[in-house]
Amino acid sequence: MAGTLATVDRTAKSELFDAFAAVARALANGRRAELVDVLAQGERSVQELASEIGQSVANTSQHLRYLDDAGLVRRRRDGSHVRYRLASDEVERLWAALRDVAAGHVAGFDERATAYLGDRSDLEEVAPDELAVRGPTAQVWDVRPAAEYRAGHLPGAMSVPPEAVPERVRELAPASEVVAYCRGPYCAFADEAVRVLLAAGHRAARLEGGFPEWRRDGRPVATGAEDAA
Amino acid sequence: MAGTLATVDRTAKSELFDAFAAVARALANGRRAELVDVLAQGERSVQELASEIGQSVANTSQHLRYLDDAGLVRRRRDGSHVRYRLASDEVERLWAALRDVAAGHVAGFDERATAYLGDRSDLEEVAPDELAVRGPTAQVWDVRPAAEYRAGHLPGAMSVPPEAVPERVRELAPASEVVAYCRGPYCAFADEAVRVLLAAGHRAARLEGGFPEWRRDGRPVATGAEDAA
DNA sequence: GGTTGGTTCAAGAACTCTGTTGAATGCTTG
DNA sequence: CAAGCATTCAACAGAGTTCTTGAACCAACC
Repeated sequence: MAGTLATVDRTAKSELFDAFAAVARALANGRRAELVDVLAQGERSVQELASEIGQSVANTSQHLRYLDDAGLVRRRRDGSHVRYRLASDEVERLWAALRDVAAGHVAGFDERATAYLGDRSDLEEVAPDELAVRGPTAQVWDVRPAAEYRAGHLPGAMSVPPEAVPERVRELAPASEVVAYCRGPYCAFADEAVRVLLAAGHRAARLEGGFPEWRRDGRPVATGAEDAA
Repeated sequence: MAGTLATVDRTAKSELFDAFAAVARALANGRRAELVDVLAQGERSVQELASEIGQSVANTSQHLRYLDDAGLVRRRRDGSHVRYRLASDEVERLWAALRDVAAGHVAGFDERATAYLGDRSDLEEVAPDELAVRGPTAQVWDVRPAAEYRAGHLPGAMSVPPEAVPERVRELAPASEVVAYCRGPYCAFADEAVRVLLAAGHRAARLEGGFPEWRRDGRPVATGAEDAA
């Protein structure tokens, strides 16, 4: 029960707000933030996640446990692997809200973003709604690891994992047109692909946002292996 | 610049995601979460905030500095006081997203909410859109400290600070109808007021959400002292 | 049933966070 | 310009976090 109106029940209030803080604490580590960013693409095993965030498997497992304790992820046994995924769309929305605040308010954020992503001012961006217009002429490249493509991708997009980009660019007909996307607004894969494409004389742009944003906005999604040739 | 596609620039990526984590860390403490909840109502001085969260002024000042460093609040000198406010609406949205995730995913959350707020299943809730329908017959009570009412309230609402509730209930005509609201979904003031009103034989309900949610949805807002008699 | 490989646990060192206390700072007002 | 008051700073003890290392667990497969 609540206390009287004037003298609020401090202990109960503290415990309730500690519960809010527990969720924030789960995201209060850069490596765990990276994990959430990857898991927003779909389910992954501990090993894959460890290599994504550049940490040992033991440490990654520990971080995943932390996320699990806070309720942000779910685990599932799959053969000899354990696969983790985000607990819900709400977690994805929280992650997006967190990025927005960081981008708007953290001192030195833009410098750090540029240090990682390079200067984006010279890269063209395509809004999701414009994509239909470009559809007839442009190819759509999903520049994420193949596992993430299989877990879900834009209908008609072809899987071009980061390491395959140079080769695929070489195979391209001269003066082709490509729209590339990857994990989200702070993912470097699509940027790099666009730069390589431009350098090779093609027309290339980056999709605004990434796959999770596309899906969150209720747009169509395909799953499984390659669906375009 | 980003590294090559296959070997991502670990350091730059770490630093970028550490920036996201820095925002989460600012909210990763129950007392700071309480501060954000109060500041979502409007500007407050350090002293007021200290008494709201039941902490010493020195400790509160330290927490506010932490929030300021992360860019979540802004400070302003006002006479001999320093007043803090949230840095932007984005911070409010982040706070809302955090509450949603906690409510959906933190183990034991419902128990903690009930421990603080009491059992809500017997309390009637009024959606913002329904309020217009009740308008003609029901009074609307703003059950927050007077300072928060002055900083912004529902047009036509009267200020009934928590400590004034028993007295105001006594003054009420028999079988009156009241809709009460306060800071948000996890604020106890309106619940308590509704319980006191019901016990006194009146008809009473709680507004869904609180003042920040009302304003966030673009509904009309009034400021300053009492505007209804 | 033993082996393999993926995952988790345990312990520890370095570091960070939290609340306390008391002093220092700095604005305002007479 | 001195007094008064609101706020911040500094230092500290206790607690929590992070990454490492090596061992333990445990499902799956021969």
